[in-house]
Amino acid sequence: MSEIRLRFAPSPTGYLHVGGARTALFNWLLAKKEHGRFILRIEDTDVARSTQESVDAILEGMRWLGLDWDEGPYYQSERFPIYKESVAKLLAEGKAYRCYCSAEELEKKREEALAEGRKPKYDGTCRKLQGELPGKPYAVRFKSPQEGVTAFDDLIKGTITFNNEELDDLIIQRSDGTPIYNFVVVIDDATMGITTVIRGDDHVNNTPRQIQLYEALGYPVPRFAHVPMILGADKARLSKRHGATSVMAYRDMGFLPEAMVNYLVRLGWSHGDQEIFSMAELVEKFTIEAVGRSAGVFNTDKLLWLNHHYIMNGDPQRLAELLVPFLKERDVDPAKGPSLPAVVKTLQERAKTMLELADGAVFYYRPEVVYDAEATAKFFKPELPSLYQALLAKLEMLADFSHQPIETLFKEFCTEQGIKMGQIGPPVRIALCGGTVSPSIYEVMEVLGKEETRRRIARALEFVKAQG
RNA sequence: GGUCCCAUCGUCUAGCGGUAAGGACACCGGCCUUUCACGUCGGUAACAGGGGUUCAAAUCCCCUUGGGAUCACCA
Repeated sequence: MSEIRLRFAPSPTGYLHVGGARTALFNWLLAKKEHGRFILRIEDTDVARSTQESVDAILEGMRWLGLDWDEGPYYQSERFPIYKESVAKLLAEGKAYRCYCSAEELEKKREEALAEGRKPKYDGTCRKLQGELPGKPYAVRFKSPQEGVTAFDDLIKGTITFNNEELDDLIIQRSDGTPIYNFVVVIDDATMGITTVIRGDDHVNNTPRQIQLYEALGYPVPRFAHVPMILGADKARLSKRHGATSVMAYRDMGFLPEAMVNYLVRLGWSHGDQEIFSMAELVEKFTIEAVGRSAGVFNTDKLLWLNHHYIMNGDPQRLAELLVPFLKERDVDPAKGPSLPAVVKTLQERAKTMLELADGAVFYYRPEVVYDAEATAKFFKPELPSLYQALLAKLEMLADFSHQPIETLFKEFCTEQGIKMGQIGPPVRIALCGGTVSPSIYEVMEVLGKEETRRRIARALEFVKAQG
């Protein structure tokens, strides 16, 4: 068996959406697993709708997910001469013909057919035409075999059979001389040596026509694997109204690429009961046969859970780096204040997204803590100043200002004062963070350092006093 | 409408003739606990319906129903 060659072939008419990303991922994984090649091809034959911004957005999405390609990106718009040649060949061999029907009359016929409940199939007006009509614009149609069946063994869905009479003579070249998708995709996949085509199952109905083209052109037919669609919560095809569909939008919402990859791969593929997969594990365990046949609903809750998992178990140094842009958006300069990786460590297990991580980190870098009104109303009691004062004095004497010693100090403090942790913990938390929700105060104090910790408590002390 | 595809908890799924139908997310309780989380223990919850085949069917076949895709000089 020779080298397996796969490809991802998006059309640059928008960003990389989650469905496309999953298709790309499956291709990439199979290429890695089988030690084959993964090729990226930009399908921009529709020059009017294709944009460079879209190309850039798609490449950015691929890179973010870690899906690197071995060849390309190839651009179909740069391959027009190749397509022209194949059209000429088909024409010369009588496997295609010139069609002089105008788009308007075709449209009219289609509407009539639909109105009468018939299949809107090309009627073959120009199929029998002899010779050419000089000077008249024409499109080129493929002379589709009308007898027998066209079938293929889909790697995911099994054998799929079509009656050839269902397939009409499709246009392969527009009257302006540009080629049509179903034609170029065959030529490209064939000339690029693609052995396995993994794509969305919205292409199932295109496959028999493409197989006919492979055969007419004398190319070997590749294997096909059609992956099911991704649906929204209402089981309709995933769209913007269900929330974000752009992969990069998920990055901006604070998702990690490994969470996205893990989520996408498990949507429609499984390996026993396993939920968490590293890229390396996926490369080892992925098989196209284990991809499910039915469409799946995109579930943000599960993505969130995975993201939380990867944040919780992630390397603090790396997370700190990824966090910087999110902090900048909050006007926080992580260079001025405690070590960001240390801050991240205290927040990891309670942040589901990088956004939450950033929100949680802000108070470390804002010396002028803003006290939550509800919190102060509940915990800033008259006896608090003396407790704060005593604590300040005790903290002053602590030599090793780290988690364990601080915790021990608080236990002693409670005993000495004859109070419960609940009487001193919350007020200290408010003094340090401003509110009633934060990481463990011992950790916070360690990260803040003795000086800043005492400064914040002293500040809160003044606040309570002033409050009367 | 024609053609094609699909069908296990709310969701993602395991299952590939013999299971008390398993796991995960979400949800609901208990425990842990200075908060929020984490962790942990437990709970609710599914084979779309009907016919076959078989000693035996979630698993195989057929029909129905329900979803989806596609029928362009878009990709």
